Amino acid sequence: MASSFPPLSRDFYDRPVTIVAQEVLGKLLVGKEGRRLTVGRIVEAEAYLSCGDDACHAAKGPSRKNAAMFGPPGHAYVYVIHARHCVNLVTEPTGVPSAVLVRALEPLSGLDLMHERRGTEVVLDLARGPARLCEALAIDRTLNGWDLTRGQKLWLADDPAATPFEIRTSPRIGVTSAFDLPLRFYVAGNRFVSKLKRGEF
DNA sequence: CTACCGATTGACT
DNA sequence: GTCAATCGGTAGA
Repeated sequence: MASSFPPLSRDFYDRPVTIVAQEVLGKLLVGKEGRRLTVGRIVEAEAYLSCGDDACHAAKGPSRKNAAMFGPPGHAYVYVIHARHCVNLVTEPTGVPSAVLVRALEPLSGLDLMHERRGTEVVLDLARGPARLCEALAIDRTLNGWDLTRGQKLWLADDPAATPFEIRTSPRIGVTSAFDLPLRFYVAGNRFVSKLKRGEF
């Protein structure tokens, strides 16, 4: 393997969720199934807050489904919605239920495998959208609670080829409450960001 | 047990 | 632009 993609440490996740949601932009999300790697650059993410955020799955207290959000930072919270998977990165200290939803990736490596899993030849559709990227990286609920600092199956890594970019902010996509909070962050000018409207770039 | 819902997607007008 | 399929989680009978 040309690059080993060392995983980000737990310290990266053990910070305020709105900070992490912006700092994950430009990081690499690495999926490993057996010996096969799929890698994408995170270009869009949303923060879900532990307090005052009705759209957060933890807003009504702990349950079997959201237990991972109450656990230690640096673990995955995977849930199912509309028969599709979405992945979050748990942030802040144990007991503080906040997380970053990864909404879109720019595919970098393992494109053949992503095409195979997604059933499309369109590169733009491989990982643009929270459920699409999960399908592209084979993320399902067996990875709920997975420790992202292990460097196995699923983790985050720095991009050795990172270049500066501008961060844009907007309300979150699809939420049915707290839709006024500006907690969605994305890389300006990147085509792999989901749900771009006319005039946004 | 049944009923309803959603941090979505893809097909269609 | 609109709309319905999809299915695990959750609430309620």
